[in-house]
Amino acid sequence: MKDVAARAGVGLKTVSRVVNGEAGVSSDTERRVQEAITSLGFRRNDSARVLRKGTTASIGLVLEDLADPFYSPLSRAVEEVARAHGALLINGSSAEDPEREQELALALCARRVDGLVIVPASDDHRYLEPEIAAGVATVFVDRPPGRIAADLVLSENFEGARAGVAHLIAHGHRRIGFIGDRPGIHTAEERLRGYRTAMDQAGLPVADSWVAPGSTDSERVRADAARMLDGADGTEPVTAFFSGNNRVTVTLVRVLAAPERRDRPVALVGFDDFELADLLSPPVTVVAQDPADLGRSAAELLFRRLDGADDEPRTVSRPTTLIARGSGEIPPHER
Amino acid sequence: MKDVAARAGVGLKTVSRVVNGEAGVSSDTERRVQEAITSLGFRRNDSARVLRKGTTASIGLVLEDLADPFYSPLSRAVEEVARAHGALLINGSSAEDPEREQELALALCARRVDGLVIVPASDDHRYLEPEIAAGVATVFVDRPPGRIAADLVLSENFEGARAGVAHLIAHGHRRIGFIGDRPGIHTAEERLRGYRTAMDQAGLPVADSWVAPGSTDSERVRADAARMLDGADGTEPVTAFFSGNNRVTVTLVRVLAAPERRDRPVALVGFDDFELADLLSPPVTVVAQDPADLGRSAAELLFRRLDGADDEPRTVSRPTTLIARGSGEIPPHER
DNA sequence: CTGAAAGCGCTTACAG
DNA sequence: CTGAAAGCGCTTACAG
Repeated sequence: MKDVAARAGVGLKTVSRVVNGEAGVSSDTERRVQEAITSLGFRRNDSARVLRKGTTASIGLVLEDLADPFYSPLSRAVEEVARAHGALLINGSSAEDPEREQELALALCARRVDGLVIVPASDDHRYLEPEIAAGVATVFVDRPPGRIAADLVLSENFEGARAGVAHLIAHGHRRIGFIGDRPGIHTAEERLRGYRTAMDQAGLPVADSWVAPGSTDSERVRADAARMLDGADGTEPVTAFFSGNNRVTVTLVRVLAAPERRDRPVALVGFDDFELADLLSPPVTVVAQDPADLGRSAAELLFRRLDGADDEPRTVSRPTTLIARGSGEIPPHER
Repeated sequence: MKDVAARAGVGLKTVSRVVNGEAGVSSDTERRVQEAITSLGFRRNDSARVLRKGTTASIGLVLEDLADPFYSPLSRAVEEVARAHGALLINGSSAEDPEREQELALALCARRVDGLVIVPASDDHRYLEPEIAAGVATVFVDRPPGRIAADLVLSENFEGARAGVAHLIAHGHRRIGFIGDRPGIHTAEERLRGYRTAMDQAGLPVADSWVAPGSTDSERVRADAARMLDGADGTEPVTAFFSGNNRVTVTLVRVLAAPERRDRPVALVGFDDFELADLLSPPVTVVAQDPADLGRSAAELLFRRLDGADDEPRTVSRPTTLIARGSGEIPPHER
């Protein structure tokens, strides 16, 4: 900038005015400065600008996995809102590891992002208290924060799961297996609670062996599914599954499509919609969330804070939709 | 930092040493500084650090769409390599718009990212010349840069497409439709060239109406597919499709699965693998690329430059794999 | 082992 | 319409 000023024969401030499109520069001076800028290949250094202004026009997003088909539209939606507000998006994957979440979130704060959207992997976010006090706007999405209060966008996990399981019950199922995500993950617990409530409201008992929370690793899911289908532990085999998420559903579809399982069709309702679900045979009935909508809502809450809103933290709840396609309407087949 | 120094009764430089874990601080002093840091809730301001050091430990990634299932694993792979090198990832979607690509890339340069990975939407990257001259390492992936030389990672688009079409020919097809991405996109052109070469090598003529490059919009693809299937323009209907990418393949699967099309099965080979392709009926034969591998390779080339390599720009070529699953092995059905 | 001074490249507040 | 000085929060180069 100094070089530009020297070359154009003007002061630093005048260059700054031209670069930022401020008023109060004669058109002649402006032309000289522009010329100097292009011939020197000058580009404003935003780091210096940030240091002086205190605002970075960038926001951070921490989620589980950028490549997960549930999270990637969420991320894209956050990006679009950020773009509309002139901000860039820095994002990172926590890989469901609380330490990595913290490391990422704090690294983003050290870069002085204006705000943070977090899909938490951790259940204790007190580490963010100094950052929030220092003015970093923070919004949680998909799962609530732990031990701090903050804006939050959530799907109706409990109600969605309850409705999905009630749908299976309405189609005659009495022995329904639940394969979900790890306990400790809020969505997993809410969906499990929805399952138990639906069973309870229908007066159906739940055998311990029908409930299998755990990792979404396909080997784990296959093992638990096989156990429930073959009626281990002396209980009767399940005639239907309710799947706690996207990743689990895909594995269950594979399990149920295996040739040796085809003679006894098993019903399936999955939480989360996914591409091509309608083209599988049978097409998969799901409780759909709208990940882009979750991302958009969270980003809008964030920019509301950045625009100065300082009322109490609010929680936004987004409904789910049961989409009946076939797999959830299969009647119970006994062996 | 000044406050911390005052509180601990030490100089600024000593605080800097503690914050950066440099040697040469007595353990007693270090403890006092650490205490001051935690009680003040101090966190180093990386913007200031960047300004002084000239390096940001962040890299930028510009691609078409963060939510596209082809690009999201690529993005995640870049993130992992960046993380291994202690860098954060800032990314943005160009939405296949050259202006938006330029705007994003230059915004990232203004933030002084150390390097840039770009999936180009534009065919002229001379706008990056001043940035590259100023030291921003730049690597292109999936498509080559326009009018500048730079490191590049590419799939074997031509050879993959040629092999995919040859596979259909080997299964008896003589009238094969090609539905691809827009002309001007390098991958689209290479794959079309592969199609033409395979047809040519087999001595098969190509009717104009069998070649339909264009947007991946599903309405466009449906219309072109219907035209080829119904044999408009006085030509015979095609008995097989070669699809130029992921998005097109998914639409074609839907077209071919329609009840009114089922009596005359049409073969399909798609470029790009996708989740659940093996569970569709028929399972979809694809020419698979490895997007995570592309991302990883590009990021590794980038960090190689950042570590000081200044040899000639290099091009890395990654092979594709033909995965025969069923849809590509359907024999020709005449009406 | 420790610290004072200068400077990274901008913007702010002010004066002319 | 224009510019000189101070300062944002760090690190570098140097001295003790």
